[in-house]
Amino acid sequence: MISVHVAVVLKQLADMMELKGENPFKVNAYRRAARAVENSRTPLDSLKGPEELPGIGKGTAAVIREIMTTGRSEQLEKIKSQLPSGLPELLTIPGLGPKSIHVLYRELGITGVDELQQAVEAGRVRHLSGFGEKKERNLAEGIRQRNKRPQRILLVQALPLAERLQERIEKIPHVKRVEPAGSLRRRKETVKDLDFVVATEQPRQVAEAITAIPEVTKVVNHGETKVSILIEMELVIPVDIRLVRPQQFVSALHHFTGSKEHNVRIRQRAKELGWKVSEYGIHEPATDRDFTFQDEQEMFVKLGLPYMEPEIREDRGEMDVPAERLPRLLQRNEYRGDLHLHTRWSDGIATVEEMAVAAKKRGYSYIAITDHSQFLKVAGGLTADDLKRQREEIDRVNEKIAGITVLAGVEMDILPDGRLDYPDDVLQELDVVIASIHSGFQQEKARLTRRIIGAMENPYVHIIAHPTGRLINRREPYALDLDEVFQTAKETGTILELNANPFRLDLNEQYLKRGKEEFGLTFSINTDAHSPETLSHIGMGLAIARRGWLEADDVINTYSLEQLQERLAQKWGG
DNA sequence: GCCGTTTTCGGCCCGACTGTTTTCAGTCG
Repeated sequence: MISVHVAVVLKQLADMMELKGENPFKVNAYRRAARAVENSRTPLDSLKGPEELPGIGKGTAAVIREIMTTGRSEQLEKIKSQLPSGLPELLTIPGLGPKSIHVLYRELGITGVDELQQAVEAGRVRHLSGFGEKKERNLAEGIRQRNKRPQRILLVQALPLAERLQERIEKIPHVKRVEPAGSLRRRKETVKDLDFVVATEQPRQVAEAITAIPEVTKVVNHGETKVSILIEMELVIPVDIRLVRPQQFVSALHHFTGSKEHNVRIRQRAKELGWKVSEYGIHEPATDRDFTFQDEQEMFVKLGLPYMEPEIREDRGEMDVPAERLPRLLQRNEYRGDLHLHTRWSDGIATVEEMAVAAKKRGYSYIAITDHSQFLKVAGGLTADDLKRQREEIDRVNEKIAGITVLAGVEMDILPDGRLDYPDDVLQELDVVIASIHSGFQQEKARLTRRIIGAMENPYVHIIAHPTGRLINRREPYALDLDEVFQTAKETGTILELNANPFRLDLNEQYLKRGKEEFGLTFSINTDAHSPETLSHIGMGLAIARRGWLEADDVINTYSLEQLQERLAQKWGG
C-alpha cells in the first residue's frame, strides 16, 4: 500500500506547485509520475528503483525514495509553509483554476473559500486584471455550487435517465445517431454528468431543439457544437451534448468517452505515427488528409492498437501492456449463478422458491441462499436450528424446480470480538459460508484486519462479503490492511466478494485489479439481493468487474456447479 | 521534471467556450 501513499503525496505536490505558478510541464511530470506509481503492476517496494517506471527520472525518484523512508516530502512541506493552507480548496470551485487563484491571492490576499465569497460580495474581484463583472457573478455561482456539494450520481440511477434522454434526443428531426459517452459509457460506479454525442448535418437546429426539451431546467452553455444543460428527471443532472457530422461520429464518440487520461495517451501515440487525433478524426499533416471511421475497432486498428473496451480506457495499463495481455473481459452470459441472496427467513422479502424461480428466469444454473446469522437480530438472523429447517425448505424447492440448483448457505457475522457467529459443526453442514462484518466499524485497523483474517483462517468460511464495508456517498470503508487481507486470502484459498449492490460495489475496481495482478486472487460477484427484482443489480457488479480487468476465470460465478463445488472444497486443502 | 531509430535541447495532447480582451488567456473535459 506504500504505492498509494506515494501517489497521494506526489499529487499534492503537483497541486501545490501548480498554485505556486511552477512550470506547467513540471507540474504535469509529477502528475504523470503519480499515475505511473498508482498503475504499476509491480508495487514500488518490489522494484529495483522508482526509475524503472516510465516518466520517473532522477528528480522524482529521489522524492519517492524520501516518501518511502520518511513518509513525507520536505519539498511539499516547504511549499505548504509558503502557501496558505486554504488555497488548494479553491481549486474545487468550478471555473476557478490555478492562475486566477494566484491573482486573487497576490492582489487581494485571498486564502480560502470564505474570504473569496466576501470579496465577491463586496465587488472587489471585478477590478482585478483578467476579471470582470461577469466573471465575478460566475464565481459567486461557482461558490454556491461547490457548497451544495452535488453528490455524484450512482451508475444504477444514471443509466435509466440516460436511456430516457437518449430516446428524447433520437426523436429530434435531423438527428442521425445519438449515443451516451463519458464515464457512463465507461461504467464508472458514479457519474458527475451525462455526456452524449449526436450525429447531425444540422447542428444549430438540433441544439435548439435540445434546449427546448421540457425537462431542461437551465441552459448552461450553448455554442456551435456543444450544448450544456441541466435536466430534471428524478433528480437534477448536468448533461453535455456534442454535435458532430455523421462521418465524425465515431471519433467524437471515442473522444468523449475518454477517459481524459486515455485520450492523452491515444494522441501521443498518434503523434508518434505523424498524425493528429481530435474529436473529428485523425489528421495527417504531411498529406493534409483526414481519416474517419465506421466504428471504434477501425480507429484502434488505424493506430496499430488492439480494441479496448470503454470500461478499461483509464490509462491504467491498457496502453502499455502488449495486446495479448489485454483482458478478455467478463461477459454477462458467462455468469451462471448468484451466491449471496436473502429471503424472508431473515430480512429479504421473497421465499426461497420465488428467488429460485427468478434466478432461473435469468438463465442461472445455481444460486445460494445466504440469510443473516443470529447475531444480526435487527435483520432477523437465523439460529443453528433455523438453518436446519431452512435446509429442509431448500431441499423441497430443489425437488420441485428443475434446471436450477439451490445451495444452502449463510451470511455469518464476524462478531465484534473476532469470533464467528456459529461453531464449526454448524458451518460444516452448509454448502456456502459467507462471512462478513456488520458491527464495530469504528475499531482500529489492526483489530478489524484481525477479525477478517481470523474468519478467513476458518476452514469452513468460503467467501468474505463486501470486504471493506463502504457505502458510496454514505459511509467510508472501515480501516483495513488490505495487503494482509489479500495475502491471507491467497494462502487460505478464501474468495473475496465483489458485492454488486449499487451502493456497495465492494471490493472496488482498483482493489480487484490489484488482487488479481499482485496476488492472483479469485473473486465472487454477488448481488446480496433481498428481492427477486434486485437480482438485476448483477449488471452493476459485472460492470465494475470489467473495470477491474476481470476475466471469466477470475470469477467463481462463471464456473459450472461441479467446478464451483470443487473450488469451494479447496478451502479444506488450505 | 522527463525524454530521445529524426533530438542531450526543446519540446511536452487537443479543441470548445467564456470573458476579457481587440488577438488571447484561462478553464474544462
